[in-house]
Amino acid sequence: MDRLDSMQLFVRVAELGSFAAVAQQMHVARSVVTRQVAGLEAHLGTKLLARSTRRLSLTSAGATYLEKCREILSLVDAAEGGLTEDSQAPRGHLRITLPFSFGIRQLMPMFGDFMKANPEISIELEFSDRRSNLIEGGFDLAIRIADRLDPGDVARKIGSSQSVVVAAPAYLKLHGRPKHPRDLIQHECFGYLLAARSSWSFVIDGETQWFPIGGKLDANSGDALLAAAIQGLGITKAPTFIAEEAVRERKLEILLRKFPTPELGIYAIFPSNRYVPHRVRVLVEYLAQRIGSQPRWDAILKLRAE
Amino acid sequence: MDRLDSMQLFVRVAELGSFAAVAQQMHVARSVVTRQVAGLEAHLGTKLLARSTRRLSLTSAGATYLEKCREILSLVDAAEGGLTEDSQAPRGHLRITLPFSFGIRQLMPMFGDFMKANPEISIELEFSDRRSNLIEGGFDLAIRIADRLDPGDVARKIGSSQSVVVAAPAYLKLHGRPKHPRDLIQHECFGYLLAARSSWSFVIDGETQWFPIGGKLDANSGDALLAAAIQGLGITKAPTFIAEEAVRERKLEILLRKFPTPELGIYAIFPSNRYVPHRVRVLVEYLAQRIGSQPRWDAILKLRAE
DNA sequence: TCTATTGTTGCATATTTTGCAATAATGATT
DNA sequence: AATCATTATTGCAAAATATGCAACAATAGA
Repeated sequence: MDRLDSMQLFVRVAELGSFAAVAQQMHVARSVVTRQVAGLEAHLGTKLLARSTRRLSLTSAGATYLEKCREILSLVDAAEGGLTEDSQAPRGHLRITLPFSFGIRQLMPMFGDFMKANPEISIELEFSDRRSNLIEGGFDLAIRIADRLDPGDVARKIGSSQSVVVAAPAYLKLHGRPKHPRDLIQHECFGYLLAARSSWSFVIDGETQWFPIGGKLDANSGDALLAAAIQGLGITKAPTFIAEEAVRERKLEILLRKFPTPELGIYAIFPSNRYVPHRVRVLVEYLAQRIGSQPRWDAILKLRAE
Repeated sequence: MDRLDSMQLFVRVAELGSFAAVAQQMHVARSVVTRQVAGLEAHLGTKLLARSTRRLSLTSAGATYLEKCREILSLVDAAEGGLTEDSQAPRGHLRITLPFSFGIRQLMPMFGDFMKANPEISIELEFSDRRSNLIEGGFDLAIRIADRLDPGDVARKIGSSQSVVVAAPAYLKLHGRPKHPRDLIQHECFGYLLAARSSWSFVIDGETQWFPIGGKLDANSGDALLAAAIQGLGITKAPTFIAEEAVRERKLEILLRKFPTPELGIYAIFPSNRYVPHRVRVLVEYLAQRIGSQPRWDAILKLRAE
């Protein structure tokens, strides 16, 4: 029994409060978790977890030990990372959570190139537009798009994106073209479920102002809304990294060009409770450099309307 | 591969500068040490030890890692000990170095009883009258007899012993009985090789004074000298725990009763570089209690000469 | 040059670990 | 109250891993 692995499992079990969840997260059989923890307990001669089939709770010994384990594991992480610090080729496994649209459209090619350049790296991607808890989820890294950071997050900004209000030419021909954000209430606008969905924000005179919108379609996928807009169903406000392709292909037109929207930040977020391994930092630096300070997707703002 | 075990082996290899020595000390095959360290190196992606078949030296990464390993291992020790701290039955392995005479005559029965009372304890004894380095030797504990502590030793006094000057009645009949330490120069006295061997110390008026001795037999075993004294070959100065039995059986007589000798301390010495496990502390307390403040062996000082 | 010892490797054998399936226990739901 | 779904645990066979031994190559000392 590898005591360090056992400790790792024990810590996760304590954090998630479930053997099964840990087993799933770590890609091992439930029995492994059971036996690893049992092995630890046998080794220590103490019960660590009081388990009733449905709920777990820490023994007092378990609570003490949990803290020590955390300390030890982070020390081990630091020790192992500290060596290969620079110059060494990054290696190991990366478990990343990231948003669907940005992840699939923009990040995937970067991951592909990164993996080609670093054959000793393996990557596990969990796409999700929810802000999953990094620690509970056992992730090494999260990529998030947001207009501001959650307080307490340990993050590195790796890029940004503007947003654009877009609609298909067919829609515009039928319903006219809004000239000012306050016109949006008269239009068929799509709300993004994970944000405020009944109004859109614009920056006017340096201040963020919210304007109510009209519309009957909400969804929790920017891609879906974009598809609807392309079909001519209405207007959507999308980050440039989503709208980019459709705008270039003239399937969508950018509206309200004179009213910029708040910039979205693209962040790499680290779990706050442990040492950031070398491989994580290397990947994040790579992404930041690939995205650059003037992201490709924002270039569509400069396209001349025909 | 258990990383903690590997780290332990690596640390020992670095300390002893030899794979073979570690293998012997830890009771495993040389190949195990090789592969464990190699495994660590593979895991880290760095060479830790530069090995030329005859001499080892740490890589710079190795040196860094060594320190971290020490820290981690002592933390693990502390974590594992800290739980079962009190009330729990001690368990695990004890590697002890101890002197021949005292160890065999006095300590063995105590160890026996201790093991009977603590069936989860296993003990490995390395008898030696040399002051072996606790850390290099990989011992959990050393028992030492000395009139004073080496500076820097982390020790607990677990008892004491007086010394007595003794000779067989046959010898005394032949050569007479010394009345004062200064008479010893005229007698056949045995020198203990591991101490100052040409003079003996006595406490007179509260001060330690040294008196030269005559004699032609030196040895590095108090038992051997005692045997020689019993044969009537001469006079020896022995700790009471060695002379006890022979004196009780009237095979030897105590001389110079009015001239006490410096008290010998019996010490338990701990390796200074790591946490003292529970089992070690329990054993030491047990020994201290068994020996007591008025050790049995010193009782022979009160026997009336016939 | 020879020798003794060291660290490494191939190989057959033990040992351990793993996942799957079955079991028993328990909280939630109907 | 009874059923249900899910949980942690265990038996078992297969897979993976570690072990010791012996042979080997390298090296410092005689």
